Amino acid sequence: MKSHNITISDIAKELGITPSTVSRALSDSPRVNDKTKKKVQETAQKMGYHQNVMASMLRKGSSGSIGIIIPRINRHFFSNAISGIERIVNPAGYNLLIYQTEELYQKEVEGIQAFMKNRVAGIILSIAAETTHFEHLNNLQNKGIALVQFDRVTDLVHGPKVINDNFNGAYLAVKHLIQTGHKRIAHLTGAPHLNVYRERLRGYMQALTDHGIQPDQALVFDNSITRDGGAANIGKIMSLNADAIFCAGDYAALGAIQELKNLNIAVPEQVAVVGYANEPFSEIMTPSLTSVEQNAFEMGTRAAQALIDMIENKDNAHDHTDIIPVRLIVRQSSLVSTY
Amino acid sequence: MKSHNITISDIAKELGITPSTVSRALSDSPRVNDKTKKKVQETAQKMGYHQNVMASMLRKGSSGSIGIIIPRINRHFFSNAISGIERIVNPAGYNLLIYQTEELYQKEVEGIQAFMKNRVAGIILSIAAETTHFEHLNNLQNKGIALVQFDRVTDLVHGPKVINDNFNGAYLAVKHLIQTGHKRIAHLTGAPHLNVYRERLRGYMQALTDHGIQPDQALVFDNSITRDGGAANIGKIMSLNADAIFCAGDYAALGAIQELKNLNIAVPEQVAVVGYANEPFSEIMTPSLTSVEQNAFEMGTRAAQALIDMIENKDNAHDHTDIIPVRLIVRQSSLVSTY
DNA sequence: CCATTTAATACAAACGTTTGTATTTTTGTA
DNA sequence: TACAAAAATACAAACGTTTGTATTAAATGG
Repeated sequence: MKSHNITISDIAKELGITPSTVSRALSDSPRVNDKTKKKVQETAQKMGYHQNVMASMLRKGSSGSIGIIIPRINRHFFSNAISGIERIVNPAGYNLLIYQTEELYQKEVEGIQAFMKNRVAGIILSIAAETTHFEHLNNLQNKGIALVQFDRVTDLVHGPKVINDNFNGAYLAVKHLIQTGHKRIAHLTGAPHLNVYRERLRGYMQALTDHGIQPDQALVFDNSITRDGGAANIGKIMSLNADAIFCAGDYAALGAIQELKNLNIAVPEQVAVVGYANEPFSEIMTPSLTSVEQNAFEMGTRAAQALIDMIENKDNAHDHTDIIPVRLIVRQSSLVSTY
Repeated sequence: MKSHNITISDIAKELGITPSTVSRALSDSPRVNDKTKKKVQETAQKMGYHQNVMASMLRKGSSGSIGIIIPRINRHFFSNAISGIERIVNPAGYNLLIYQTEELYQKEVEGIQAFMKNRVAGIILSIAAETTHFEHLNNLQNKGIALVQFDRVTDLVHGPKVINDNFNGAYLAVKHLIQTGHKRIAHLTGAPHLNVYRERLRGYMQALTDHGIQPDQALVFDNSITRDGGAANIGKIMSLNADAIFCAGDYAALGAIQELKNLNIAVPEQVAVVGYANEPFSEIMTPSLTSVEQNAFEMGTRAAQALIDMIENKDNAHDHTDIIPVRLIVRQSSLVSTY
């Protein structure tokens, strides 16, 4: 039943040559004659040969896979980023190992360890919300495993990073709200220790002060990035006489809008809402949601390219941060009715 | 700089014992004394040892990874299924290789070949829309690579399958439309050679005839499963005096509803619409969309479990098809206003 | 036609485990 | 104390490649 996997030695025997020439023939080495190359490739085909990657990689020292660690795969942003990564990584001959942390520090450590055991050539990582210290990552560096950080990053770990322009995205969103006549703009955001939310908050603040509005700390709500978080804070927000809400995520914006509807508060007439991430539902909901598009696919390709460069040039040092531009997509939730 | 990866031989040398005992100690074999086990495990820890999986797997013959091939990862259904698969597969000590076909036959073949090279222990596959012949899969069987088909399956290839109850889902949806007073029910569906659409069509037909409605072939629209497909057929559908549309996917339903809105046709009052898949936006859109929930996560866990059983029992033969129940979620798009 | 370079192939070791068999050490018993 | 039985460990081969070095065959030139 179990037909033994055929090896280069089988091919060698078949042709009366030696395994090393077969190996070289298959990898198109200049050291072997074109005629034998052809013969080898043909019989390999005929005998149904498939290279044993484990043997190859054992000999060569590094695995042909790269690992990716993300909070969760069923988020539009991350699954699109994965598509981008795959687009680069597959043609380059690597394959993708995927690990979800579900935002847990413990699972992040486990993922790193699993990847070390598998001798991945490199890792693309987006840090879990729970993670606040980073020894598990420093370990990687001296193991010779390349690391690229992506979206959720920390400056406490060296190496290339690919992020989107959180500051500017927030700045654009808030500027837009101001220019459409809003003055008291609340901000729903996430865990403040994560760079993405810290930067968006900074953009929010800067846009306000640049336009002569004094920021009010009472209007900033941490850890309110979920749909429930969006809904839960509406009462407080309205009691503070806000006329707009800038949410650091579309889910919070969704929750906010639904709660506003429940309270019969008109969006955008009484309160305008802007989100972040341009989730697929943003365009579809009523009112459609103004949001910041992050270009996840592009971020994936950039991160993957940076990783491959790092692997193949063994260039562990450079600390470059690649900032992907974002784009504000204006929809109904922020257009005042006078338009 | 590049500190050489430490091996079991290093540990052995350190302790003045032999690599084989180290290996057995680390895998908790009964053949080694508890005291030495402890000593080995401690020094392994101390020296920062990480097993070289490639060497291990080369020796053991099979890799510790399982591969998954799906049309695309950024679909709610598939990314949730992956989460389910991971939930089973990681604790069992395997890791996940992921390959997207983008519905292309060629990429499906490539994926299979990449996985054969990697000597994956097994593959979970959801067939690409373009794929209509299956030699590349029959190949796997005699290579000893386990295969579980999942969602998009074909009876032309043996082995376990996990699908959702497409027939029943469609039946429930159409029955619901009939019971809410609809009589001329159109059906938007996908490529008829795919089991999922074939079965949903069958459920649609059966529900109609069971309730004394003569199916009208003119009301069935093949290859209209996209958002555009949903919108494009509305003119034709209305000219045929339909009072309801059952779509084999939520995107088609979305396109249909938006086009109906454009034409000022009231949903559900003039035309009721039901979708399939319960995409995240279905609940959010206006009107909210009645849809069939497929339980992707559960399907993933089942498929993963079936694969692991198959791998570990070497039980290649059984042809069981696991049918996961579905659930109709009734929302506004199908409730007549008289309620 | 022989010497010499170059092209083509063969040889052999190595990557880091695992595992069957052999050997040594310990334990138990008469 | 001697001896068998059991426990613990050592030895060595194997998994399928890759790759540096050695060898043989072919080509070149005087």
